[in-house]
Amino acid sequence: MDFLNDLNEAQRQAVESVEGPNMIIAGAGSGKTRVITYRLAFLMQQGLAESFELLALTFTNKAAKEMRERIEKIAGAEAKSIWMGTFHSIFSRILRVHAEKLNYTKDFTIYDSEDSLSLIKSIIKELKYDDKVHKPKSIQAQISRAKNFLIDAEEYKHKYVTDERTEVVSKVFTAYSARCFKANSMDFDDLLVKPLELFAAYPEILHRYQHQFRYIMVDEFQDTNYAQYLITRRLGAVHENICVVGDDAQSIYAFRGATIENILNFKKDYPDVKIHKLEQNYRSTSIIVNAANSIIANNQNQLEKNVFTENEEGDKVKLIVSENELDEARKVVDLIREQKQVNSFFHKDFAILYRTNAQSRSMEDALRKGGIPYRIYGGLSFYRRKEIKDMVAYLRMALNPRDEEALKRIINFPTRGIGPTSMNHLLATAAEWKVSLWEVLENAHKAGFSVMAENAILRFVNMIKGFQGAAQTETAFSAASYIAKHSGLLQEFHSDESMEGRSRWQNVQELLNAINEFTLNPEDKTPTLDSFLAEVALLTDQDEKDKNEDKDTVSLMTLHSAKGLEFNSVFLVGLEEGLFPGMMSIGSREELEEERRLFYVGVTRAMKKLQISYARTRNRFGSFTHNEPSRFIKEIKPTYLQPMSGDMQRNILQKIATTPMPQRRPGVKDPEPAPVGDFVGDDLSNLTNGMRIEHNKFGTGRVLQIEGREEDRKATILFDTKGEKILLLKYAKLRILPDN
DNA sequence: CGCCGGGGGTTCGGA
DNA sequence: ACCCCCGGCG
Repeated sequence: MDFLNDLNEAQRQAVESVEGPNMIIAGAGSGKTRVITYRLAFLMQQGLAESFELLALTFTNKAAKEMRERIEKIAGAEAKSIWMGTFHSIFSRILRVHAEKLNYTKDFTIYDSEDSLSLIKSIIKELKYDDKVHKPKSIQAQISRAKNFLIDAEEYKHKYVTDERTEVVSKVFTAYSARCFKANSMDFDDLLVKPLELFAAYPEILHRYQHQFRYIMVDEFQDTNYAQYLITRRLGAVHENICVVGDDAQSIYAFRGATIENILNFKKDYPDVKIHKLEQNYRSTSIIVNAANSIIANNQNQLEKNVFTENEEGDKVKLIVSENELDEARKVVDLIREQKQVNSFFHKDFAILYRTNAQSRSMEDALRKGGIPYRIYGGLSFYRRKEIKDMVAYLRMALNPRDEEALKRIINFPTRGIGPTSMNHLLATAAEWKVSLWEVLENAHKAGFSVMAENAILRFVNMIKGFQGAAQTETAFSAASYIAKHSGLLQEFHSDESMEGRSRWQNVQELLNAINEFTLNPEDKTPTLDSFLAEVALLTDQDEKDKNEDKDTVSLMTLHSAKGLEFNSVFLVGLEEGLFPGMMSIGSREELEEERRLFYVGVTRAMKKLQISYARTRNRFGSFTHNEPSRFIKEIKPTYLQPMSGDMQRNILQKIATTPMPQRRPGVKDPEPAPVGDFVGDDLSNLTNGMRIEHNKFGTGRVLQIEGREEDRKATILFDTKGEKILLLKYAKLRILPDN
């Protein structure tokens, strides 16, 4: 057990205190992952539990994977059979085993939030509500919230309807639940709620798991919601060996139902809980740790702890002040270059973290121009692209033809003569017969479609049945290839010769490649389509493309996705009132405190160097906004801040430190009109073939050809990243680059 | 049927 | 700026 020697006293106690309820409050960078992995390895090596008797719930697939690998290193291959994964993946697995008990099939579909929103929109329309008054997104959020608190449609109807608004939510909620059920589909919330229903209805199933899971660990406990809390408590009720790990200072998911109450409830439910505090930070310099402490001290809601470090003092936090976001991005790039030189950092030592995905654009442009390799995490992930969702919809139909959202996507794509008229008739008939859309299609001859439509439907149904056959008998790859070809999807994208069409076709091919890889390396699963699909809905962009992981690139991501990661040098950009903290959160203390915790998460990602940055103006929602520096900048104790070189910037720093924060709502549009955008085009009358130019949107490129005269003068330009475009010079704003 | 342009709303984060 | 939705037209 010599691995225990790597631990400090608090860590070792947290590892060895395995019996009964335990709570580990783990400050940022305090070796939390190490404690969790050692604890699981310890349980196995002590002979206290077999690997399959351990349940470890993590927040992301990535965390699960990483921990599993680390345990394998200590405890060997046996670690493979630990039940380790996200709540959603573990319980979808369990639900598939017992699906029939809940009148689902094991091939039930998991609706992602897009699917569920689309269903809600459809229901609002069918119930003839005005979606301008009753916003689908808001109804979706309320339904989700209710479900997270284990309130079903029935209970909502009886206890929570108080006015017209909740009345509508209630009606939609009821219809939504029925439709999901009819479609043999579950949404993300169901993956947490249904296990509890299963356990309530079938105590013997609950007992089985209660006895099986001798030790339960829950990571990122501060980000669990009520349903997750209850699952944990139910499953742990027999052995009561539950260990929750978390940091209240890093709770950043209240917006989706996570509740800090869980930590308090845990203490209430298990009065004899042993509490461990990991307070020594091994990650960051003492300046960074202290700066982080000075920030979080502004929060009222927090557990008492004292995060400290014995690491070197390090550099002060650098404040970057810029005129606008382009300027900001350039400065970040310059600093990356400088630190690469001075500190011998690699590209992968850097992270640029922002509040909203939209902010990645300017950073991306600057990095590209500077020739610095980067990778963006998050944003529109592969599996959320249209063409991939289309392809996946076909695969879903092959396994679960009752899947209404998949059906709606593909029934007329590629076009096959089943238009809106037929679709409305289909929806109405399904409602009338109280069956799934698929059942109506199978019985189309009784449903009163036009002859044309009926024939088209017949062909569609036969096609899908063919796909079902392939899915049952063949490997995932061969079934998927068959489906891609015979659905007409590949043909459809292939015949689209635009850049976009080509990339869609390529993406579908890439999906097929991924399925092929899955078929060849099924790990411990069978390489059939259903096991592939079971994973897809729960994948996030963090999980895909692990192959690129060791590439030497700068990382760009939101603060939310940065949780759990660390980098030598971190840039926190866009520190402006209205952006971070966000406009919506300024009104309430709770929400502001969540933003502050998010800032704290960002600050504590940095190991050696931390830069925070704000721009005085920023192009947001299409127009320029003037912003005040974020209040969070002021909250860093000035002794930890580095005055920038140059008088102007020193003055700005003083201003931040001394002037009270104005109370007016930021983000107000600048009243001054033109010039719109600060991209000013050069005079293009001397533009000639071969010149290097820059376009605001398309980036840099080279002029291939110029034709036409005067008004009609057009240039064909090959852009470095966006391909060939023909621009009318009368309108195009081009900057002629000096390197001609 | 599908493309295009106009208009309105967005307004963050993600398993 | 972007996305979504809708209406008009080829």
